[in-house]
Amino acid sequence: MAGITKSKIEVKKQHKLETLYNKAFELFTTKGFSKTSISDIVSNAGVAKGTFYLYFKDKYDIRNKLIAKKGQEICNKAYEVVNNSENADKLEDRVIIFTDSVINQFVEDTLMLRFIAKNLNYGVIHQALADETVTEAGGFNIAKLYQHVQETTDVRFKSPEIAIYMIVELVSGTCYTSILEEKPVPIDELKPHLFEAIRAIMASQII
Amino acid sequence: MAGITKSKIEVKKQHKLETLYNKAFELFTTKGFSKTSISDIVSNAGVAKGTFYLYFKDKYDIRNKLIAKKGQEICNKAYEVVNNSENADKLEDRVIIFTDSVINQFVEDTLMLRFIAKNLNYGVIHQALADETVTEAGGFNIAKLYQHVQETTDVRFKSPEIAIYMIVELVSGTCYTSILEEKPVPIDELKPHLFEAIRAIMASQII
Amino acid sequence: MAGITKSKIEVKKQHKLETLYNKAFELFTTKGFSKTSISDIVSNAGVAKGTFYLYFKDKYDIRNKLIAKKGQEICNKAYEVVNNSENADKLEDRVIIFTDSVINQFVEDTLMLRFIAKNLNYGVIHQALADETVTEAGGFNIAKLYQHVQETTDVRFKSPEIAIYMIVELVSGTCYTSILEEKPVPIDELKPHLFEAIRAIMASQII
Amino acid sequence: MAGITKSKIEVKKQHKLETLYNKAFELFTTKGFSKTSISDIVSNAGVAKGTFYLYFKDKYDIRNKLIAKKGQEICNKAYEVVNNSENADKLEDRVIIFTDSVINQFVEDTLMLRFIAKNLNYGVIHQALADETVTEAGGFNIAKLYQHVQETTDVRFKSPEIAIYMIVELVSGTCYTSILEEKPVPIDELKPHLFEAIRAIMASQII
DNA sequence: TATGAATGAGGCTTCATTCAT
DNA sequence: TATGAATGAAGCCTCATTCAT
Repeated sequence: MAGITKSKIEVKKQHKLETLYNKAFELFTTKGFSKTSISDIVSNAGVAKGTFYLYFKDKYDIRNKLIAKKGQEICNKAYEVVNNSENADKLEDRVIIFTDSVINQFVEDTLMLRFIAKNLNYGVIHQALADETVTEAGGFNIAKLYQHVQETTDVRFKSPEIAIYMIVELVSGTCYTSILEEKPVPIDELKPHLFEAIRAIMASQII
Repeated sequence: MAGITKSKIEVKKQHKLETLYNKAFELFTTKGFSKTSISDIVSNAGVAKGTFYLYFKDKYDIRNKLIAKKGQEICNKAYEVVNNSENADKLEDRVIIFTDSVINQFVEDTLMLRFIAKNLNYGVIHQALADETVTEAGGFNIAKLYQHVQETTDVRFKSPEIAIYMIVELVSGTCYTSILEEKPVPIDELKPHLFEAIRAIMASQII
Repeated sequence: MAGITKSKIEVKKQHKLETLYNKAFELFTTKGFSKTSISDIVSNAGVAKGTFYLYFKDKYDIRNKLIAKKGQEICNKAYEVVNNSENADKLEDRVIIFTDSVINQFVEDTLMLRFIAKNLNYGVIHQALADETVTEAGGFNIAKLYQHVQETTDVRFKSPEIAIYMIVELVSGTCYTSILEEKPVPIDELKPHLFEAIRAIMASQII
Repeated sequence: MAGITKSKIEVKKQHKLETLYNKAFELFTTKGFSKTSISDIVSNAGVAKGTFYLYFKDKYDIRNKLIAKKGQEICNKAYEVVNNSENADKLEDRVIIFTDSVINQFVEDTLMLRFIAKNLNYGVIHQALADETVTEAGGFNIAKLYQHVQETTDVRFKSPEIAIYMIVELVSGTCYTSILEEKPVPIDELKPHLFEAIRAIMASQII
């Protein structure tokens, strides 16, 4: 029982940590990473400067952990949408639905898009989605994705990892400017082209 | 004749400017942008601090102008390669050859890749390729590209701008990690998949 | 008892603050405000640069607080002199005695005069004498002065505030050059004329 | 004849000088003295940096000369007003009229007031009104004033210089805040008190 | 654990002044 | 005379990090 009940101190610690995460995210997205100082974060979070260093190594540390957390949340939601979709039998459709959900989330929260995209690259994602201190048990992760792709379909890809990789980069690259600056076209106009391109890429990668 | 000969002072100015550009590029690519200070730049360039501010507004200014210059150089080279290719009649082939040349240049100069990619987005490119103070007359530019696409082929795209945009983002996004970290696969392994994907995207966008 | 004893750290802070005030005053009065840098102040005070910014917003901040502190000290002393005077029944006499004390203090400390006068104006005085972080409890302040004038005399002025204002400006304006440069006449020669003028002004303002 | 006709070059020089004066005054009054740089002045005046140093020793030099010029202009106007007044037989009346004119000019041009007052003191005035390079022949000057006071009136002052001095300081000190900040009262409300005070001072100084 | 005062290196920028042209 | 490119000292301020409490 003792193992389950959290001590008051433990709860307080958790709360401090959460507040630090939340305020840091708020500041990174509004002021930008390089213009946010640790002073800003702790004063907003209502803790002392030294306390920050009890939880994080430095500013880069909290940023990377935030990317992992937020990226995970987004993927979890998109994953759920896919699983709740009715007409999602074929793999292509599932990918499109997943992508669409991610895009929609970014459209709803452009600050998040700005934050994630500016700091995103394959390395960070992989590292993030593997970091067990920030990802939730049971949630989405890349290993599961690969496995799922293999299991749920008869189709065989030359290299599913490369296919996914190319799709991820295509989507993240094109959507950033389209959502934030409506260039070269607004996201709604881009979507059909993009989805067609995704289908084309997938088709080209089938054995 | 007098009109052609540059005054001694003009020559000196030009030389200072070039040195600043070169040293800044060197430092940005080796130390990274945010860790390079203006002090670093000027001490390397052998000029006084104040001199920097005669030529540039601040660090961001010289960075953006560098991106424009270097991006232009890369495109010019790739463009030349395309024009010198023999079996480059079809548009898809020309695009593939252009892309291949750009990738090869980045493979040769990963520092450049790191610098360009970290700072690249659609807005910066467009702005950069339009800035007449840094681009060379007669060189490659986006307007020419669109025109060329229209003129040299019977094929009609639904939206050539979107097609190009998607290809640029796909290529820049995937190649960055592939070249620098060989993930998810080394660039040579990625290339065939990538070129196939490009052909697929183009095909999907044909009317 | 515990409430009275200051913690070691609090004592240290107070000491640092005092040292900053003292050294800044020393430098402002000897080198002049605009020629005194924050570097000067902190190196004289023996603290780090950043420490200055823990206590003051900038150079103007410490100057204004110094004016308030020093002005307060001067007024407190003059006020005391008035209250200890025997033949000071009539308001005019009290004002003359007060003024005389202020002038004498400036004669004794011309650096102070130079500092105060250069930076003095009605707005700063009022603000300064209202700033509770620098004025001492129980000391002189303008509200008290007005009240005192009303209470202690049968004489009624058309507008006591304007009367006081005119006297303050007359005294501060004339004494500055007289004390520092003995122009148009030395202060001792000016005094009788000045006191007569003050009496005349007061008389002219009686209802 | 050659002595009278100004050469083209001479005219150009004069023009440059005037432009420098005008632009410096404009900047000093709008941006403030310490925030105006020589770069500002010359770029506004359309001359090269080096040219400034052909005419002035430094920023303080041009400031002092400007005070003299502008102060002179103000006094000349006020002097003219006095001489054109009909009911200005008595000395007190003449002084009041003169003062009133000066105040009115400042009310019309508060930038000028700010500039003059911030930089004014007895020393500067005397020096300025004595500097023949900036004051116009035939205009107002202090020597004339003293002489005038002696000649035009039967009244004898104990010390006319001290009387004038006190009046000048009283007026300049009180009007500054009154005009600019309407404190302690707006200038129109202050005026009657002030004029009464002036009359009182003058009366108190009569032998 | 938690605090927050203190540090001081280091960043950016301005500007009076000089001097070769 | 007139120019304006170049200088570099000097100013202000920020901030990650430490450590005594």
